[in-house]
Amino acid sequence: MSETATGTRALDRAADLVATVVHADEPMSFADLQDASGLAKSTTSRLLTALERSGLLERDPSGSYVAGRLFWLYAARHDPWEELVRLARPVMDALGADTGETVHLSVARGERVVQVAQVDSTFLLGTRDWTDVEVPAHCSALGKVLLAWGALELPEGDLERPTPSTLPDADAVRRDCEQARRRGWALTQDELEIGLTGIAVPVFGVRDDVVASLGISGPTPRLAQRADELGRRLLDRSAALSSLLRGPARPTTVGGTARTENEEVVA
Amino acid sequence: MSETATGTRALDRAADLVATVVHADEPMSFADLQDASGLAKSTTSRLLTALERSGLLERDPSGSYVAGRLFWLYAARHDPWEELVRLARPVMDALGADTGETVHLSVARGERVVQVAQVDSTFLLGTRDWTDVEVPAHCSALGKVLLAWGALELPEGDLERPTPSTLPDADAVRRDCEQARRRGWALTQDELEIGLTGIAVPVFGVRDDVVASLGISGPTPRLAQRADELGRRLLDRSAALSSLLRGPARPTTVGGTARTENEEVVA
DNA sequence: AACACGGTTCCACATCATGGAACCCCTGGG
DNA sequence: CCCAGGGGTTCCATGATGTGGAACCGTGTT
Repeated sequence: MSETATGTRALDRAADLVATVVHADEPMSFADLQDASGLAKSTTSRLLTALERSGLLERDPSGSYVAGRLFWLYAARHDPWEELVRLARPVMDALGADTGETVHLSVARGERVVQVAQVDSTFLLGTRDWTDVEVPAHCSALGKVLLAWGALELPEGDLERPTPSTLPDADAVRRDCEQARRRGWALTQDELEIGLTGIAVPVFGVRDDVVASLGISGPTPRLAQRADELGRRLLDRSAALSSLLRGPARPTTVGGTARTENEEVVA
Repeated sequence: MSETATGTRALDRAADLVATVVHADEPMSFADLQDASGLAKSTTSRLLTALERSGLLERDPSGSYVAGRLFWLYAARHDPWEELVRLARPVMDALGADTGETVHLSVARGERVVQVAQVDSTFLLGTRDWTDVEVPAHCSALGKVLLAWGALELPEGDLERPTPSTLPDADAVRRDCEQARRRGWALTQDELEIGLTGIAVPVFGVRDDVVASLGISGPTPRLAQRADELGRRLLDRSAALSSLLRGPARPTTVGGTARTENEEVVA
């Protein structure tokens, strides 16, 4: 915290208050803010009133502080997916650096799974840009995650089978999803394209719903052996993003180490 | 601007900078901000650096300032429609006060038109709460606006006809929409329910697309006579909301008085 | 009535923000 | 190559401005 900052104490403190409120994403009382920031009562009061005046904060009917008009305005003008991508960028970059493989982020838009961001492989042989390429959900790890966590429904009728390894029918897909849920990550090996392996994990939103899936893909020889390690690494990274999106520490419902931290993702 | 504010000059100025950037919704250069705010170069620099550090602002690759992490985070967590409602509230309240009639705001969600906010009539006889009531688009003024401005497609097949006054077929609806576009507002008289009249206008978003329709409804005897006056009043109010959403003054493409103002809607 | 709670106002003090000028870095032009 | 200029940061003396303790206010509680 003791950065070499000078000549901006009031502003820094005020910005801290705003950040606290926005991160929490739930009404914060005067007292909450006061001791979250450790400021004197009078100072807190002065700053908060100024922030309210300027539209950065706002008081709800009960008198607690929430994000103000400026935030509404910004949010009303911008697609949440677009913003998700911006937030995910650091995480994806980190994964790219970690693994060297191509990193994907996709969401369910209606019935379809669409890629919304990608970080390219550093290897010569790697998955090429497939943003906006339509791929059946049950053939890609990204899609399986969305299926497994209920962000997407399996379509009626027969499933497309791009390769012999593609899961043959709805039941097989359901079992595979089952396993993915237990394990925390989904896998596709040669199921979309021979030699292509993908691993993906869910990204959770505000109400513990799955808003996106985050994954990597590359040549089977490079990924298949260490699928387990890569899966765990993805889980770690996506947890950071999820907890950022979810806001104030909520106990994780999944049976496991209930995490409580809520650190800033960006370095 | 000369409110009785004390002990918060730095903060006020900084908040002004943020507000400028957010309102503009396009990258603002240092120089832009400097003379938009009339601050000394050094002061501007200090404030901007502090704002950047705190995540309220951010520099794009070209060095211009845009809304920062905190805004992304907020936007990623919140539905733009929810925020639209918050922004529209003052406008709707004003319309309620103006006319005394029930005021509606609706958007196209997929194929359907859904009410997202309502201000109730002050009269005893008025439209009741119909938030979440499904109504065919071609029977309500709100729906017609969405059809007319292309936010919604007419469904295939025969149209429902709740009353004898309901427009009989797709062609009639198209002609009616045509007229609505010319006039700027849409009208339904007894077409959804005998004795019920509605008037609605479009709300434009960032890229001149229609994001919602804003309208009023009430008993035909009270509204039918002064439809024209009410239509114009709606247009006025919705223009304020649209220009807020659209951001920096864009010349209106519609042949008419090109408006340039971009005032705050809220009183 | 007394008290605790949540918040605002007051005020003397000195810390912190201020803005002019100097400075730095890059780019383009002569 | 050097100079001019735009864009931005750093320095620093100055005093305006933000600070926090204490007093105050309003409201609900015992």
